[in-house]
Amino acid sequence: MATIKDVARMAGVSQSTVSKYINGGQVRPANLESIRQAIAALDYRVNPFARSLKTQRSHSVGILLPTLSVPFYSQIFTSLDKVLRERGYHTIISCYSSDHGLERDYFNFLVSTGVDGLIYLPENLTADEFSEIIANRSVPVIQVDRAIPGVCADAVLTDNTESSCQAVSHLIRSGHRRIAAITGPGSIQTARERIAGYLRALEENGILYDDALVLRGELIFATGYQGFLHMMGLAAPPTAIFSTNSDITIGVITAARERGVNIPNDVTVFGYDCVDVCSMMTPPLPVVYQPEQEIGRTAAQWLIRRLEGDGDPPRTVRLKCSLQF
Amino acid sequence: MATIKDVARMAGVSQSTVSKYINGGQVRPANLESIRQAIAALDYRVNPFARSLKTQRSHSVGILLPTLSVPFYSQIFTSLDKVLRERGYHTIISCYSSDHGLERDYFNFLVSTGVDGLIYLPENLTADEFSEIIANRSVPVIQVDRAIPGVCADAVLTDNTESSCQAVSHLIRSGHRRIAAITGPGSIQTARERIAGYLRALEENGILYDDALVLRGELIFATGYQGFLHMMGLAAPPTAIFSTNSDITIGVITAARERGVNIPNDVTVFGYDCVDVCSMMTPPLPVVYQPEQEIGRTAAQWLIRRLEGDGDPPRTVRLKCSLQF
DNA sequence: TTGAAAGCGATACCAG
DNA sequence: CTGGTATCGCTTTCAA
Repeated sequence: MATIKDVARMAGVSQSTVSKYINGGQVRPANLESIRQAIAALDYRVNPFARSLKTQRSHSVGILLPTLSVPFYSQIFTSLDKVLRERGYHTIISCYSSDHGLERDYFNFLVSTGVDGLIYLPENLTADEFSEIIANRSVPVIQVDRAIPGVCADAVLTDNTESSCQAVSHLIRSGHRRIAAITGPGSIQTARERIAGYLRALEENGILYDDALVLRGELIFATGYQGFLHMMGLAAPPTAIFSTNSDITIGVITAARERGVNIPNDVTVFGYDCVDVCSMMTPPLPVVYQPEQEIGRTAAQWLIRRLEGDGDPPRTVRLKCSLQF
Repeated sequence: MATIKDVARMAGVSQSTVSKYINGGQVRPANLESIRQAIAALDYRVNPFARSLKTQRSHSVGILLPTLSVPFYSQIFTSLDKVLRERGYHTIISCYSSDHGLERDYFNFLVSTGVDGLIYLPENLTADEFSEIIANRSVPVIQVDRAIPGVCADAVLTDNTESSCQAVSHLIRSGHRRIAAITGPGSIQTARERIAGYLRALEENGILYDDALVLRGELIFATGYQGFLHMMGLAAPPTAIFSTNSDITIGVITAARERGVNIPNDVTVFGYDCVDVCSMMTPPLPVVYQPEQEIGRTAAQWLIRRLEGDGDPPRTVRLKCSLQF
């Protein structure tokens, strides 16, 4: 592999001049031409490690998220990546599989891998763990979808409470009074907020809260599957289910199909996120749609601003979701 | 940020000793302890750029694929990533959005980013472009799902022809004689092979090939959607459709639903890949299932072997798909 | 504009 | 087992 030194020698100029050429500085036309030729002849390419060692920038950003197998996340990634790439950054992904240990390790890992910044979809990390890893390092972090309480960093979130309230209100307007909710653990912010929206809708409509109708499990298929069976086995089963996550929703649908329970005739389901699957059903399942494109784009833009030196205090935005029928 | 020099000074040993400690060499217990303390006290972390500059290894591998929004790809990625990570590699993803220009650029980019190796799901790159980018560089590449004709590199593929033949044969055994196929462009290897399988099934069963029943479009929703409408508008419409890609299949299903055409009563559809969506339908849509886990795992293992210096001639494997009902 | 030279922070050789 | 030192390839003063 040719180095800048080889190019300089062949072009008959100094390394400095070649470097300036590469980085878009002013170079005398004659030199410019000979350097260009030398680079072509030697098939020279900048050594990224040497450059980063010197500049302390890698032009890479880390993306830390639970998984890419969930369309909601992969859509966010896709949109993130597009914006970042256009600005000359490439992305290093880590998926922590909803494992607290991995989440911490990969966070640590990404930071020590030399990324310039981080886009982070948190789940179980604590503020203390966060600070310890970030300590002393000037790595801007944008939190996405969820924010760790007590952490001082930008956050791009959605209006979970509001849109959940709307979804449940919609069910109520359709005549439902016994509405179940299947959601994730209370440790997850989005799960808490969505349940808060559910509760608010009940309250605003004068419906008494029934503890038996709220199930907190994990954000996975099995929770939806078993949750559905559980709910339908109740003495007084719900007539509608608010399913607050795509995997849960798929679990619910699957259980219903296996038991011969017709959606929406026998029980109505209102889902979250899984637009592709849900819109494919007959009739389409109503869902809360989160604007993945906008989430990704916003997060990327915010990070870029930080990387360009913006030192303003951390901000949080709540992007609006919409109901899709 | 503390450097190895700071650690050495504080621990009262030389840089070399610290380096050896970091990299798991033999160090006298007393030194070992003082180095450990110094590292902790200074919150020292290896500078990855300096290390890579010296060692010429980044412990990163590039993943180049069309998109992560298609579950088939994101599943492969997930499984790849798991294996690579366990072996100490992290992954740098690039999605080229099925754009030939981007495909070349990102390939180039990934190589010049200093990855140790590459896992590549090719689409339109030519063997010449491939060689030019790889020229002189010793970056092992594992091709996945498709292989560029004339390129000398490992390839982890699936048995497209065989499984397509099985799928179509299944339709024939179910009594269908007019079976349409909607597929991708002839420039894409998997599309060619799947059509080859389709043709073989017809031939083996003595069914005359009807040119009007094969549609070559792009591997996208619109092709399936319009393809379906086109097929059903024929004077003699097919009674079954072999849809050779997940996005196409979703397009087909959507079009059918909008037109009130019942699947499978009015027309039978045999899909490819989109197991999650298809198994959610009532009744589940039969599909050819490609073993994403195995594909990803195999590719990762092959790459690791290359990175460890295996210099055997390139190999190709065809993993078996299965029919899912 | 150009070039000489000083690092950036690690690794690895080789002598002790 | 330890330490001095050259080196990886590039960027960046600072003079000229």
